[in-house]
Amino acid sequence: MPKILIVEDDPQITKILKLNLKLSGFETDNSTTIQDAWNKIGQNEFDLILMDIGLPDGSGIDLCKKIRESGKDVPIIFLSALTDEATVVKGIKSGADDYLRKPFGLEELKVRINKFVKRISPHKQIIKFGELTIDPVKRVVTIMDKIISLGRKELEILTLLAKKSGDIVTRENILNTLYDNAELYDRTVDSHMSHLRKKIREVAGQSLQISSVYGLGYRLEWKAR
Amino acid sequence: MPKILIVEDDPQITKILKLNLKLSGFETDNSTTIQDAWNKIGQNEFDLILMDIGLPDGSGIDLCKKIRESGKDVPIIFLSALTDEATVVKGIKSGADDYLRKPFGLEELKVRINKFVKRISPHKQIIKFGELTIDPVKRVVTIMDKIISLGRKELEILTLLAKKSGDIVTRENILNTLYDNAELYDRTVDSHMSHLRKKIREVAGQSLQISSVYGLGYRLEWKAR
DNA sequence: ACACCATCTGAAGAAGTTTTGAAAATCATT
DNA sequence: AATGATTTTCAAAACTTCTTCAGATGGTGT
Repeated sequence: MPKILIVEDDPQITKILKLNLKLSGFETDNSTTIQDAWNKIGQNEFDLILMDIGLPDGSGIDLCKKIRESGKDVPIIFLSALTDEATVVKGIKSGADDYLRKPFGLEELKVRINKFVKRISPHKQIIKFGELTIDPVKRVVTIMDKIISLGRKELEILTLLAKKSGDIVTRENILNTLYDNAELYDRTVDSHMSHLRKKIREVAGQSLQISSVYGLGYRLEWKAR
Repeated sequence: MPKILIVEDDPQITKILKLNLKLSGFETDNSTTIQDAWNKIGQNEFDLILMDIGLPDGSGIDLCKKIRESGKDVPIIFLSALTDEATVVKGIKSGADDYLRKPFGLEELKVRINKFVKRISPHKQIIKFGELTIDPVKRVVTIMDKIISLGRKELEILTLLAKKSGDIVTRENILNTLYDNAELYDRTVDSHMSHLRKKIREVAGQSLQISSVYGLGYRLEWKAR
């Protein structure tokens, strides 16, 4: 979960930001002073910093410069009531990645944040199940560090099984995942399953198995050896 | 000198932009329509695109999407009189890097442009993928410190594959990169691929491979040996 | 143990995709 | 204009995937 630091002295704004970012799946922390923010940045790894400019103990622009001088390249977005061009230019020149004028819309803020925070969408994330990994983007599957090559349907089945991390997957479940209009011979899945098992067996022996649960479906599991 | 494309139908604005960007050391080109812009993007390597949304033959947002779908990651900044949050959000979600509401200050525009434009143009930078290096300016390719000589198309294909660093590149992607008006026999790419593979094999054996991903495209990868 | 159903497996074929080499066309350079 | 390099076309062969099917195997309840 990406972590965002909010540097802002208005508790009202901080509250709204925290609430909204939390709902969007971010973890948040906040500081009301430059001093405190600097300490927190030293102690934590943030994925992004939202920063006001007018702070009780100095200017956010100076803090931004200090952060860049220290060599950190964490994305920084200014949120400021100072809307004049000169300040915006100074802000960005100080090393910030973006500058939003107050008042700003929360949707706009979120979409701008997302540009900087790499949140790999769930269906692009590498799936792991013990020593099995599936990279859905590269379409690479490894078992115990060995690559196996799978057909599209086989990959989809294995992905489904791995996602359920050992829970039972029904045949119907598989059918729905593989086909939109399920009008086909219902032993086809068995066939894929057989091919898939064979390929797994060839690299993993009996360590990784697709066990069938009679009358219910399938389950992926690692066996101790 | 970094090249900027201005997509804008108001000649007044275009004129001011061109003048100012020129003074800041940019080369500029401009289009007044989506159609023309799309052609120019296909024929040139721009370092950044400034784009209006309301254009005579369509929406800049659609053009932006089209550019991203074609696989190009050139920075895009929207400049639009549409100032409502919903449009801004749509614009950025369509793949743009920034969005400035009209009227905007020229200093602010320039400082925002500078965030995205590296003074060394990205398409002139040396590309590395493991022990493969491509110098797009000198047109020199080395694999494991050995130079190989490639035809123009072969070079372009390898460059595309290397830039994607192991991710899948579709045949369509390759076609878009190689040709402006893709009206040619669609097995041509395969032919180039075959030649390219042969040349790579001669110096790298099986270490560096272009694997094909059935039904999807190609992927460049290093094999441990 | 038996009948009954569920599941496994490998063979075969259909449909589609990719590879390859040869030949023709084009391009670049002398 | 001649030469060699590069690009494109083409068609046959090779390959990978998906599906169907039939016979074998396995699990469950009586």
